[in-house]
Amino acid sequence: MAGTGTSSSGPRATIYSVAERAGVSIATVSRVLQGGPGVAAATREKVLAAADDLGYLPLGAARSLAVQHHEAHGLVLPELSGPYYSELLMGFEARAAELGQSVVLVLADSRPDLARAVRQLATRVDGIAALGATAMPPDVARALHGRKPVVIIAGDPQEGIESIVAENRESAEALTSHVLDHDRTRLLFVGDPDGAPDTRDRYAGFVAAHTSRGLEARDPVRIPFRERDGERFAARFLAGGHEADALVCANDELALSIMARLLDAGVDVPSEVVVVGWDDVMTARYVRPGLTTVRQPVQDLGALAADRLHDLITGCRPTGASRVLPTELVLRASCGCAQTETTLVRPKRTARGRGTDV
Amino acid sequence: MAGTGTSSSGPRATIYSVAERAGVSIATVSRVLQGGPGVAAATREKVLAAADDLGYLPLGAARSLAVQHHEAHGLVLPELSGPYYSELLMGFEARAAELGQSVVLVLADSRPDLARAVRQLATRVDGIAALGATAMPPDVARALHGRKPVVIIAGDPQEGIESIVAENRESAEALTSHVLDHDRTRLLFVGDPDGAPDTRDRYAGFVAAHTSRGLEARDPVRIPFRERDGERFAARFLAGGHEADALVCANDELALSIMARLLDAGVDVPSEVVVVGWDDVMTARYVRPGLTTVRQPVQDLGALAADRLHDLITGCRPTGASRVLPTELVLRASCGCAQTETTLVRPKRTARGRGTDV
DNA sequence: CTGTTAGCGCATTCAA
DNA sequence: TTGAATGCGCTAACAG
Repeated sequence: MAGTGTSSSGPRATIYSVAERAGVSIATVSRVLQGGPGVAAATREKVLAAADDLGYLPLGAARSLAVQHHEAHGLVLPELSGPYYSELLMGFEARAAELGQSVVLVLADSRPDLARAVRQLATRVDGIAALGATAMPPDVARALHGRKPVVIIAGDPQEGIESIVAENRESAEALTSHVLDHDRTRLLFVGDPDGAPDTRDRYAGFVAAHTSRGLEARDPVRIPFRERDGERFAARFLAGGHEADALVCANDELALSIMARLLDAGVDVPSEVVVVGWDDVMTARYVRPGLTTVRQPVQDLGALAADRLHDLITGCRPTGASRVLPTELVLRASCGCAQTETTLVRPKRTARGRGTDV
Repeated sequence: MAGTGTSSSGPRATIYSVAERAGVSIATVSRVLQGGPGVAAATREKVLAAADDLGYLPLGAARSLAVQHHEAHGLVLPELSGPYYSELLMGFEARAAELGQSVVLVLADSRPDLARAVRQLATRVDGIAALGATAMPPDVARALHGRKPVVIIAGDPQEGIESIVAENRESAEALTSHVLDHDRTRLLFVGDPDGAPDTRDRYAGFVAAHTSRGLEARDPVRIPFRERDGERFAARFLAGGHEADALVCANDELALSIMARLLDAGVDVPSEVVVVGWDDVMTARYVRPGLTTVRQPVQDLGALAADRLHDLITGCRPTGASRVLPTELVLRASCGCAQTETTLVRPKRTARGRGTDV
């Protein structure tokens, strides 16, 4: 029954060789292989046997050319260290698979010429999802505009290009409020609001929490958000470079590296300094004190991106708006809450399911 | 100079429309766009202007059909949680990019029918790299055999299919020896040797370390290596289900979750129980005590896979052997070494660069 | 139920 | 230096 895969080499089997071997026409082979109706059972068997026998592997490119679409989604991510992008990718791939689409991945950091890479990508996919402006330069987006669907993830919508984001501002306000409730008075926001829309919105929430209490928020400490950046900041902080009793960090990597340095230096967290982050990475729940942070529905973000891309590809008109996904506060000990205790609080959600405009 | 991208919609620009607009033949357009020689500068400019003007985006499928290859590598991974697969993917993507190849990603866990997914993948790439037997079922591999290059990562070579692995056995022996040097006598290997070749080899090293001292290694505790599995094991361990003064875990996720549970229960690590892992994930250096583990050159593994795949695609004959990449011991405090101290020890390497046969 | 046929858009060979 | 013509392998009418 099963193919013994006779021909290990020889000339590649094509639809013609299969047809010939089965004694039918290529149209019939095509019908059988596409699961088309209206084929006699006996004929079907013959074709299947011939194909299996020849080890026939259809040429995707030929099919794509004929049907006029690639059945593939492109995804452009900055890189893959840390769990954020990986989870996004998982969500994207899973949904794309459900939709019958392949996913072609491009990592911006490994491309000296991103614009070229994205153009090249556009050549072999039906649509592209990209993470923020980092992964999709505005000029490239403009060039693609109108001829290839594009979805921006965690970034601002550009000229009618849709975007999908997690709620940031309200949860940042809730988180900041929570820290203020722990009787902290000198909060410092660590991260660059100009670096990414996410960070910008988080800082906005940070400011809003202060304002609503008649307090004035301090300027942010503008640093990138990798581990080493946190370490450098911690060094300055320990040297007295900044005065603060609470550090609201733009992400967990930053928060964790800073917290580790402080603890190593004998500064207690949270009693002396509160440290909170963003993303709820695995490490956040393993360190002591546990890191208070905000959890985003990252996989959903990816899945939704694949979904919207598919919608656009299959003809839906772009809305030019943003979908906003709700986030959750994750309270652990680093903010001053009871040790070990983990509480989840879901902030009032801005939008659900259908999302809202910007 | 730059294209104003006039046509936002209209019929897609093809090589024909570009040719027409530039007043040349499609052959000339093709030459210009492929950077071919023998084109007058003036002509080149005309073509470029026309293409840019029309917002011309070549159809990859048509090119692939004409040149008879996809210029894409397929990669099949189980999933992407944890840093291992992500790093592998980064290494793979980066090298593939250097080689001018796109990468099409398939995550096995999101595919109800893996065999189908892989066959489908084979349809649109020039070769496939897959992580172990998990991601490449032997029967599918067999079906592909001879008609599409395949490279197995971190798995056993199958019937002449090449594989690329990290050194496991010797470092496992070194690690186990190190634990024994800390005067431990009741070591337990936690992980299923039958689950993956990596784990099998690590257990083999575990056994070897015992044997060489005239000791007898105990049977492994056969459990999967996710966090929850570690937690379940820890519960059993705390209930007295296993007697041991050292736990050699198949990976860091397992080790970390177990260590956390033990510490929470008041069991001291390392004085009462030593815990060591594998992979050197980020968390390993943040927890206290720091986790002693083994670091693999995961990105290199991915890059090498892309390399070999490219070699095979461009005509090199498969060797049917394994490349073995060296690993490093990372000594921290969980094994009983001085707190905070981090030492790197590189075991005698089995192979380097060229790799060795199996 | 099955076969014939005409493209799909590009690269490339052969002439000019 | 350029153009005309051919074919890559497959799908999808349209006939029969």
